[in-house]
Amino acid sequence: MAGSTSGPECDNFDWDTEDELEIENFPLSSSSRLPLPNGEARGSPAKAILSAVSSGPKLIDHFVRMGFSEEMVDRAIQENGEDNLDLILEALLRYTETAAAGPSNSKCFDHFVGMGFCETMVAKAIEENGEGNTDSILEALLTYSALEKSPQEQTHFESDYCSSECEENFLDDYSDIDISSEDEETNGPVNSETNKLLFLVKMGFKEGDALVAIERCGPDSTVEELTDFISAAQVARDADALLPPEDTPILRRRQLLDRDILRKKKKARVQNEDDETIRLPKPMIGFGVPNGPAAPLTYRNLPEAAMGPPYFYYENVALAPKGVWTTISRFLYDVEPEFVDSKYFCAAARKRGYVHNLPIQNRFPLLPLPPHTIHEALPLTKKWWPSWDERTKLNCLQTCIGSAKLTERIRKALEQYDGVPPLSVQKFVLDECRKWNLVWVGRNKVAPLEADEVEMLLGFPKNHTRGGGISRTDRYKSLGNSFQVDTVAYHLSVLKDMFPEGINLLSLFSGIGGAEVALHRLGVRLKTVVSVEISEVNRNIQRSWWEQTGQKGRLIDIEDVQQLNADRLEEIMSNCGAFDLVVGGSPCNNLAGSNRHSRDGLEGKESSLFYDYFRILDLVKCMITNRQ
DNA sequence: TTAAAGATGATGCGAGCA
DNA sequence: TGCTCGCATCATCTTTAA
Repeated sequence: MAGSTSGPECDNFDWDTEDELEIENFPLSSSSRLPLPNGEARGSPAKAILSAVSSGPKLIDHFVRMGFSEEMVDRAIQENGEDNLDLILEALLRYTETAAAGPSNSKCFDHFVGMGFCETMVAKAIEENGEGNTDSILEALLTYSALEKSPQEQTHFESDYCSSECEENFLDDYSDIDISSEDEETNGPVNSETNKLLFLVKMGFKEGDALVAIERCGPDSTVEELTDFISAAQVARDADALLPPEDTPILRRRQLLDRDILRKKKKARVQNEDDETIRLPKPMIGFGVPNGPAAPLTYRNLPEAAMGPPYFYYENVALAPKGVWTTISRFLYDVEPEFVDSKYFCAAARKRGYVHNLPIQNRFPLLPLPPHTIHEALPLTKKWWPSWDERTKLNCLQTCIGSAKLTERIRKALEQYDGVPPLSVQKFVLDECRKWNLVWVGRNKVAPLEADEVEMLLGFPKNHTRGGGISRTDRYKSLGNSFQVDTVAYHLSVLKDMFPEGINLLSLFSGIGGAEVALHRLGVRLKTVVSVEISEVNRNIQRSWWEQTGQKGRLIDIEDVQQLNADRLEEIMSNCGAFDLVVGGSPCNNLAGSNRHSRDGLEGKESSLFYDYFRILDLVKCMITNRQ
């Protein structure tokens, strides 16, 4: 590992511009705006961090703040020495995993300690409520936290419970807040925003984070929702600060620490969410489509926090599990998603949600307009199209195609009849055709779309994904995961007049470069593009496109979104200028309806990378604010 | 060893109906 | 209002073939 920066100091992470004002005394990383204690503005992050925390209690506190128990940290330091943060962290992660796989008592205990409650409190709560009842334990812990503020109750707990630096700071900072025990008795422990703030701080969260969470989640949010919000932001911060390119154990820790509370929140959300779930519009035209139904909205007021710079544009599947878009919107500054079906732009459906802060007036489509029906797009199929197949649009172009054996079965089923087949056969054939987007290529003969036809339907240049050693399967996979260029271009078209000299683009999860192609086709000059994409195949495709189209700007490839931390962003922005646009469509694997195995929502292994989009966007936002 | 094929539901929504 | 049904869905895992 290159280093570790989480800890009390790193709680000052700049995920909200207002927090920035509160940062006083400690480096997040070696960014110039957060100078190191020794005066260095830049340098090795690992060295800087080590120098900042590698001494006795501070080192212990550093890891305790990350959610590890003091005993674990002690043990790890004893076994590995104080000098090697990497070994210590690895040992802690190992212990955490072992604990999670161990007896339920240890898992439960570690879970709540990991949430920030002191071990004495957790032990007491488990003893009183039974280890199996996590809801009651959490309630008890929150109550203890409230009561602990009362001098009479303080004696019930060991002194170390209220002796943390965080606690002292908190008490200092909020000594003017009048929170009497009477109020608590009258109003309950978590009735007011102030009390929620107190609870969160007691749980070990930083007050700045807690304030932002309360603001973002709303006054009626539960403590669980707030902890979820803060945890997600912290997770992203931890990953940013801790994760070197080749390592992933932090992800495991992240899952271990957050899994239970996130699951619980998901469960609660499902029960209570009917009123707050974002409904998909019908027709799905967002804020309007060219030559389509009348736009439902021609002007919108963005929340102040959402306004650029930079502009941002986030995309994902519209048909995500319940509550997902509510969460995405909440993180992305409460901007209302724009749900659009690309069937209004091309001959294939693609229902997607877009959260962005772009203007919605004076949009224009890419020219020439792409074909809008199957027959326009694939004229050779018209000759073979049976009258009983009434499809004019294809369904969503996915990552897999129908097999040759399936098309052969269909051919044999149809060959038994001279004329129109019976309804049962028609239904079988049409179901399979809809499911696999099969088209008619001969008498009784259907076939899946060729990769270049998918490229055309999605608005990419012909052979965009061809060559470079990519397999046919991978071509379909890359295309199935990409943007529909005409749709995205319509939304981004407003940038053309705003940036006549071109733009600096940060493209996260850029895939085969849908946003880049859209901007290029719009005539927006690409000055600098920082493209973050995990797939080497996709990076090669985009690099090839960049060279083929004779781009004059600079393309910077980054493999892993978690490599993109404050230092790297600072370095890039110092050299190339601030980003004008941050685009990203984070993985949908755990959101897509086609996923039969791990449709886990935003907590899923891949789809949780949404939080990295948020983390990086917020970092860029803060950096630009600081530059102004 | 790698690519392709085949088997595998769950979820959410709207339409239709009682 | 609540139920059933039809439909669509940026997929994943195992087996088979090349």
